[in-house]
Amino acid sequence: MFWSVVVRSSSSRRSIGFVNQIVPCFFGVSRTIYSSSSRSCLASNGGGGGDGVDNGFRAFEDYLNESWKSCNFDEEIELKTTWRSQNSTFQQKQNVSSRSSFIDTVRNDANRVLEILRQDGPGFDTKAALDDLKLRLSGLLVRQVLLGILTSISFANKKRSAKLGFKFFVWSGQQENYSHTTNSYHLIMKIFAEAEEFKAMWRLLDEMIHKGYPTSARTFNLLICTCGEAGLAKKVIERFIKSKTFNYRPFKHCFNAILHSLVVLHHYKLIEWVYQQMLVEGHSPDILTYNILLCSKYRQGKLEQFHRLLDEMGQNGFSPDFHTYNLLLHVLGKGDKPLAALNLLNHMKEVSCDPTILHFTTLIDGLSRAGNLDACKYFFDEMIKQGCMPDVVCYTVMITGYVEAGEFHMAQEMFDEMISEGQLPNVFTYNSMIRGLCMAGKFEEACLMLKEMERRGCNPNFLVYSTLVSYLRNAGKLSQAHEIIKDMVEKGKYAHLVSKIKRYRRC
DNA sequence: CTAGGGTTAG
Repeated sequence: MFWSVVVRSSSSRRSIGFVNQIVPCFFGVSRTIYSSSSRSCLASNGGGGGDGVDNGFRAFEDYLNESWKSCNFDEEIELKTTWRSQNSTFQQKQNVSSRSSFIDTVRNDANRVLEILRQDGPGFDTKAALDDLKLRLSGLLVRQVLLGILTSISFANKKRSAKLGFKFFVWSGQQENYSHTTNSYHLIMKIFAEAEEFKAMWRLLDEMIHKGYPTSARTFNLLICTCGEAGLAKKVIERFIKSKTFNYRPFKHCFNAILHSLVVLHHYKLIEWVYQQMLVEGHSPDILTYNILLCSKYRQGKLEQFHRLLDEMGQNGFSPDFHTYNLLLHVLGKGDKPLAALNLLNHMKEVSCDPTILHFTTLIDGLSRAGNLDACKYFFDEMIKQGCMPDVVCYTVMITGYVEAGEFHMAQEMFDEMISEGQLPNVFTYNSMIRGLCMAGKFEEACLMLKEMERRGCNPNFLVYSTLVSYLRNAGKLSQAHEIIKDMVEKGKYAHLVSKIKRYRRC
């Protein structure tokens, strides 16, 4: 048994008991464990890491706001491939500049379409106007238009946005030389989701299935997010389980795909139900199923069940893998069990599953949440000794840990070190540093850091502004807070969210 | 390449 080594015990029974000791400490952590159930499901579709995007693409996407990017990774990938295939036909003789000219054309066309859609209303023939544009429709153009609508959607204009989006969707679908892709459907469904036009989404799903479009995990996510009540969610799930066109790659079967989506969306209740359905239909769990279930138990803080499941997994002949170890490190980190973690890391090496930067980051993050900064520093150094070089995420985790612990000078040291090591700070890093500066009462420097990040091409997101403004307000620096808001709104960003900036209350 | 590491939300 793998954990017997972990805890230096000869019997797996006893060692599980040992691991179970984690439970009482686990709840004593200083930061909230997980309170994600209330998070807007529309804004949390996994995805997130948008750093690996090439420059041409990034330039094209610059104006998209952060929140959209973070919920839409598969469409980004789609865009890149679309772009490549469209470019490849004339790529041979043209250099990089053709890239930007193609992108410029699409962007320009999209703006013309949006301009026409804006004029939609009585006495204006939108369809005729669109026809008059004589556009060369492409998947990219359709995407660009729908994205344009999606990013400008607000509470006040959502119904109209949905109407216009759908008008364009129908119109473009009728044009020759172009047909919709699964992703165009996803975009219009996303617009309907934002507009809370859930019935329309269901009709689109019917249409997709009717026309034989493959549905994917993204389709599933879009729909499951619209289900307020569990009953409706179960219907969606049943529908996807039965569907013949459900493309559940890269998973081996649809149950794993669904379970994975649910864990990403924090629908934990349904996870149990789907797992039962899966067993009823005669599928046995594989290592992925177990890892998803473990993740769900861990995120719900159900450590008792977590360990039972781990035990069952072992009994069914599954050895923990890369992901399982990562989950165990989550548990050990947050439970402030550095010694057990050290044993686990050694065990991983013994079974030639060498810990990676991911594992160390997980552990360090957990330990920092438990307030054990010494252990964080220990594993950070240990990691480097083992030849794992810290990256942005890892540095950011360390910085955040020090900031939360009120040791700003240590955070600053880490920040300087990461820059000298050539690691580029990102929004997460700057947000932590700005929070740290505010906590240390260095408001001038905090405001300077906002300017600094912009200068270095790192776009502040709403949370960065929110952090800074809240601290300034709380410190009674109202005029400076107002300056930041003005700055934010002048850049045309997040104006509709101004009222959402949190007011920090002392307690 | 992976399913896999990081912001505050009440």
